[in-house]
Parts: sequence; structure tokens; C-alpha cells
Amino acid sequence: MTDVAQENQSQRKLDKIARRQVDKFDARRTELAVATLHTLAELGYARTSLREIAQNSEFSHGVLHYYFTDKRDLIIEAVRQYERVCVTKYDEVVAHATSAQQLCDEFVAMFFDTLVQDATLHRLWYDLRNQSLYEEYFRADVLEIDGHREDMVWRVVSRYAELRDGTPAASPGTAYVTLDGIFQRALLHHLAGNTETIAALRAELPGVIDLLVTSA
Amino acid sequence: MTDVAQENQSQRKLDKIARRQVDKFDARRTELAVATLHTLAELGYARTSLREIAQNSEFSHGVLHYYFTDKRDLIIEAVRQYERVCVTKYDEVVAHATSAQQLCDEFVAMFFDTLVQDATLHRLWYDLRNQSLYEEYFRADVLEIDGHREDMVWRVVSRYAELRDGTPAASPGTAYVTLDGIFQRALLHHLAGNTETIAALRAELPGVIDLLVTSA
DNA sequence: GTTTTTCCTTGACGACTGTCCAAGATTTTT
DNA sequence: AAAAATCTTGGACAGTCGTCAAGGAAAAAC
Repeated sequence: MTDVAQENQSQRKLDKIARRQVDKFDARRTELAVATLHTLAELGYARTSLREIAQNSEFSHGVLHYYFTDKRDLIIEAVRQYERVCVTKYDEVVAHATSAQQLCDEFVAMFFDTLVQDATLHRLWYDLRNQSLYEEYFRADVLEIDGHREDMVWRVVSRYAELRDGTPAASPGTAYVTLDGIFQRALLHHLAGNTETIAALRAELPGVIDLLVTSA
Repeated sequence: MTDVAQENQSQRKLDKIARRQVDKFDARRTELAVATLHTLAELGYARTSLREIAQNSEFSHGVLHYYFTDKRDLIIEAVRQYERVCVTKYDEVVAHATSAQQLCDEFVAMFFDTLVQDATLHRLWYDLRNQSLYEEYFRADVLEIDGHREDMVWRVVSRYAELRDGTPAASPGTAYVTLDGIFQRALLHHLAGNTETIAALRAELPGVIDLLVTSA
């Protein structure tokens, strides 16, 4: 074996070790970011402390500064974890719907299912989006996620228009803020225990979707 | 003067004094609530402390517990101050508009004017509405204000439909969440310095308003 | 098996929080 | 002018916060 070959081999070995370490480091980072996400969802941005986050993990509070430079760094990572979870909810509905009616029904069902099921996570999203109005440090991530949410809604609306042989009557942005606005309102009334308002919103939702496409 | 008359007189006098004291007390309360509102708008719910509020007034921090039982009491009062200010913005526009075109133009103008002018106050509103998802104690006030905002939007939309000899195509709730959603989005992009997105939203807004009424 | 590196815990720090209170200042009443 | 009621101050309190560092535990490298 030549000197060069030997050098290459040991270099590859070092790289492999370095990569493994990085992977392990990243794995722990995301693990802690997920714990942060759950804590944030439970308590909200204003009341989430590092010690509380650590208690929702299997580590002590000191470890957070081993994996994150500061609280901001941690929260940014938590926000990105949220993105990984929550912006493809409706894609399966879009994928296997064969009629406009079916798409509408299943969209509405999913809409109110995730409203109840993931209520705390959704309220966290709105909380974080709002905090980005006060602090700039994760605003870019928020805007990116908001864009992905808009895309997700647009896939639903444009597919619905297609199935109805119509065309969307509103821009992607308008369609998104409308449906998201309804979701936000539904979330508020759901957490307030206002069940009859939720029922009313559910009844109204198909009409709103129709409003967003011009029928052929 | 009879004993009864004398008694009545001194009773009236005491009432007058009591009323004056109550008025004075209330005046100071609202004065401090307004200072709280400004501090909240500046810093957001998460970072607003009593000492910071006091610094935005002409008093020391100790006085807050003379006029309010605790921080919650103070914030509730600040929320109510917000309501007094912000739910009749468009009424003059509705009142003196003589054509659909004029109403639309002036609504759009007012919409983006208050967006820039009162940006911090608006972001506070969204912040408070969101905090009510985490803490119940002023949720009732939030829901009430949200209702008033819905009414305000409805006055605009229904009047616009009237002037166009049409009828609203959406419910008051849908109309509200749509326009409020656009406002929320515009606020985010405004504070992010994204001027071209604001311009796009301004260009789109008349079309959205048209979407909300069926033309005759 | 020993050394070296990596990982994690614990406790401390200074700053900040909401709350409360004693005492002074101010205003009102007598 | 004296007395009483009201208003305001500023500091003390018990907590909590983010941050950091010293040192032990665990894992990896040799």
C-alpha cells in the first residue's frame, strides 16, 4: 500500500467518524427540538422556559446549551421541526380524490379532525407567526412555512377546480388566508368550548370552497 | 328644613363625593390602561412587565397595584381600551360613500393606511387574540371584540353589495375572516419590509371584495 | 486497561419578574 | 390650621429566567 493510499484510507476513516459524530449530534438536537415543540405547544411562547423544556425531555436543563448556542437557536430549530410535521396534511386527500364532492368532503373532514386532534400544535403555529411580528430572528422561517401552507391549500383548491371543470376564482394568497382564517377562528371557538359555532363553520365550509372556484 | 330633607341633602352630597372619587379612580385606571396598551403594542404580551408599563406612564411601578388587583386585571382593562379605539375605523367610510366604486376605493385606502399607521396596535390585537388560546382569563373580551370587528366588516360588505344592487355572497363570518386574513398577512409582510407583497395585496383587494358579493 | 474525548449533571451567577408594604407626599374634610 | 383620607413612592420579598462553568459519567480510541 502506497503512502498516498494509506493517507486516503485514514482520511476516509476520520471522515466517517466525523460524520457519525455529526449525525449523533444532529439526532440529539432534533430530539431536543421536538421536546421544545411539545412544550411550546403546551405553554405558548411567552411561558416556555428552558427548564420546562428539559423536563419534557430525559435530560437536565444544562444540556440545552451543549447542543444549542442559546434559546433563540433552540426555538428556531423547534419551528423547523413544526414545518416537517404540518405542511402536507391534505396531500393524501388531494391525491386519491376522484370527484369534487369527495375531495370537498374529505377536506372538510380532515380540516376539523386536525383542528381537534392537533389543536395545541396549531395554536403554537399562530403564536409563533405572531411572535415574528415582534422579533425578527425567526421571521424568515415563519415566512417560508407560511408559503408552504399557502402551496398546500392551493393544491387543494386548484385540484377541486379541476375536478369541477372550473377555474379558481381567487389567487393562491386569497384562497389561503380565507381557509386559514376560518381555521384560526374555528380553533379559537374550539378551545373556548363553543361547539355550536364549530358546527356552523363546518356547515359553511363547503360553500366557501365553492366560492373560491368559478363553476363551469 | 325637615330632618328628612336634611338627610336627603347630606345623602346626595355623599353620593356626589363618592361619584367624584369613583370618576377620578376610573380616570386614573384608564390612563394607566392606555399606557399598558402602548407598552404591549411596543413589546408584545410576552415581554411586557409592570415596571416597563410604569415607565411608559408618569408613575412608579407600585401604583399599578393600587388601581389594579393584579397584572391580569390590568391587561383586561388594556384590552378593553383597545376595543374602544379600533372597531369603528371604517364606519365613516361606509357612511359617506355614494357609490360602490368610491366605497371600495376608500375602504382599500383606509385598510392600508391603518395597516402602516397603527401597525403596532394591530399586531398587539393578534397577539392578544392568540394569547387567549392559552389563557382563559380574557378570552371573553377577545371573543366580544372579534364579534365587533366582524360586524364592522359586515357593514362595509353589505353596504357595498347594496350600492352595487347585489347581495353578499358570503356569510358575515366568512367575509370577516377573509378580509382579516388579508390584513394579517399584509401586516406580517409590512413589518418584514416586504413592500412589493403589500403592493400586490393592495392590487388584489378590490377583486376579493367583489368576490364577496354577487353582482346583480 | 488506560487515556482521551465526548456527553451530561449540578449548582451558581446576576438580572428580571409580580407582588406587597411601610412610609412619605398630597389632597380633602373638618 | 389641624386632622383625616387618599394617593404615590421606592425598596424588599420570594421566584423564575437564561447563561455559564466545574467536574463527574460514559463512550471511544488507543
